[in-house]
Amino acid sequence: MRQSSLHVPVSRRDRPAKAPLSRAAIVETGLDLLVAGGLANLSLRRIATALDTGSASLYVYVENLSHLQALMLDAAYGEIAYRPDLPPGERVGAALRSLRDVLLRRRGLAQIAAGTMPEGEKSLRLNEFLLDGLLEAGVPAERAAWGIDLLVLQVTAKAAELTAWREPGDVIARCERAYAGAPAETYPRLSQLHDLIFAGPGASRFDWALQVLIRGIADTPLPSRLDSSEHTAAPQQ
Amino acid sequence: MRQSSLHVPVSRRDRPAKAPLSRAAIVETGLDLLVAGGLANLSLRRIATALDTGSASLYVYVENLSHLQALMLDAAYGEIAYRPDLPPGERVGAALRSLRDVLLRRRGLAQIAAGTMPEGEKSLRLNEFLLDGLLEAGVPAERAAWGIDLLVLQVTAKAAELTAWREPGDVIARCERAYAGAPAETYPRLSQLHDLIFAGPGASRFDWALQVLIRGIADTPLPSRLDSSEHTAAPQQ
DNA sequence: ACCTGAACACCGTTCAAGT
DNA sequence: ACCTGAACACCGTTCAAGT
Repeated sequence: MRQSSLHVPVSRRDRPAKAPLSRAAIVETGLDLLVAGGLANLSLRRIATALDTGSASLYVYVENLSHLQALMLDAAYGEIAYRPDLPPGERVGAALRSLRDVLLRRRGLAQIAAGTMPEGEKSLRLNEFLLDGLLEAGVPAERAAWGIDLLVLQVTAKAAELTAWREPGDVIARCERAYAGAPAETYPRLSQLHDLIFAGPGASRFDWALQVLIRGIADTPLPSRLDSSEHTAAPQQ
Repeated sequence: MRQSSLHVPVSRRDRPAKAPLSRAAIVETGLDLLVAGGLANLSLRRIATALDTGSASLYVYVENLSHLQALMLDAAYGEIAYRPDLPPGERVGAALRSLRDVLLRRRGLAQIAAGTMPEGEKSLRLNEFLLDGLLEAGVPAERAAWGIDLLVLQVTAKAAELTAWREPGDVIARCERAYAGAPAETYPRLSQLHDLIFAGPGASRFDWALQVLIRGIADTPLPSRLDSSEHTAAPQQ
């Protein structure tokens, strides 16, 4: 460890004092690992390596891996674009398309979203915006209140499905072949409608799904006990 | 290893020749581990231990863990109860409720379903039945063809959400508190409708969600290029 | 208070070697 | 063809020890 007289000093300027650890730095590094290699690339050890420390050090800022994932998710939710300038009828769809884009921007984020409780305030913000949009568009309050859950769930699940199927290369093609190969005697409907089932670009299917949900939410009364009732909370399950 | 003269022989009858390994035995053991401890309890090494062998031996019958999970899912799909005796309008809902029950029967199965391509024939069976039910109920063919995807996705996602939130004890309560504590100035709609958002037992919310989707599917026309068009497949995305 | 190295108890997967 | 043990390259998490 003694410094030899031949030692050429190397400035530490280009890699100066390590950036101090922080929750924000950990979250951001986690998100970077996600875009680099998806959920399989995300681990506390890799984050620690990227931050030039050991994994044990992270536990000062983060309770555990799943807590970190919740923080990462909330950070990503902050990127959702809200368009209150749009007419009420379009606000909901626009916000949900933005949510989808955010979830697809980093591979694996949608899978995290599918299994993680939306704890953070960014999730409150999204739900507030959706609820307001539905109400402004004339959807009865109790249907809007139950409906936002369906909307977020559908978008999250669709995004998760897309990322899961994207990985192994030709899974979608394999699925389509499975449907194409379904014998017409056993699966008459599937073979009859095969072209229809797989028709259309993903974007228009997504938009159609949103329309289906919004229209269904607007038109479907709650079970009689709850519909148009006073604000007395019904018994929880 | 020499047998001492005092050795009392122990019959091998009660643990006779190991049951021969087989794909079915592996799948079943995997499902058992799921009910015992959820997804966290499922590993190739544990399955191997339960079958009295080493994890390497499983690779004769199964490509890898995710392939095994797909097989487990398909086996579970086999437990879905179909009621073709019901009137067409009720068949779809009944099958989807049964799907939910199957996914909730083993903890973690819904999470597998949320991330796994439905490859097996049992999934074809489900889709065939749903498609037929919608058509018999008078839903236009192209809407039914796109709609079954939404229905299965919603049920799967809801089941996955339920199992994910069930684990850590009081996550749901924590979420409800987060919503209850949302300041009325920032989140006027959420505070205003708080009671409504959390009202009602899970079962009636699930049924309502199905009604929303089915009604929306029946009433929402596809983008004009595809609706009521000939069976020419549109360009894939 | 924050960071570190080393350890603990796990993973999926591969591979040479046995039968 | 099927099974095995051992190894490889990883995990999350804990903990005593350092500063």
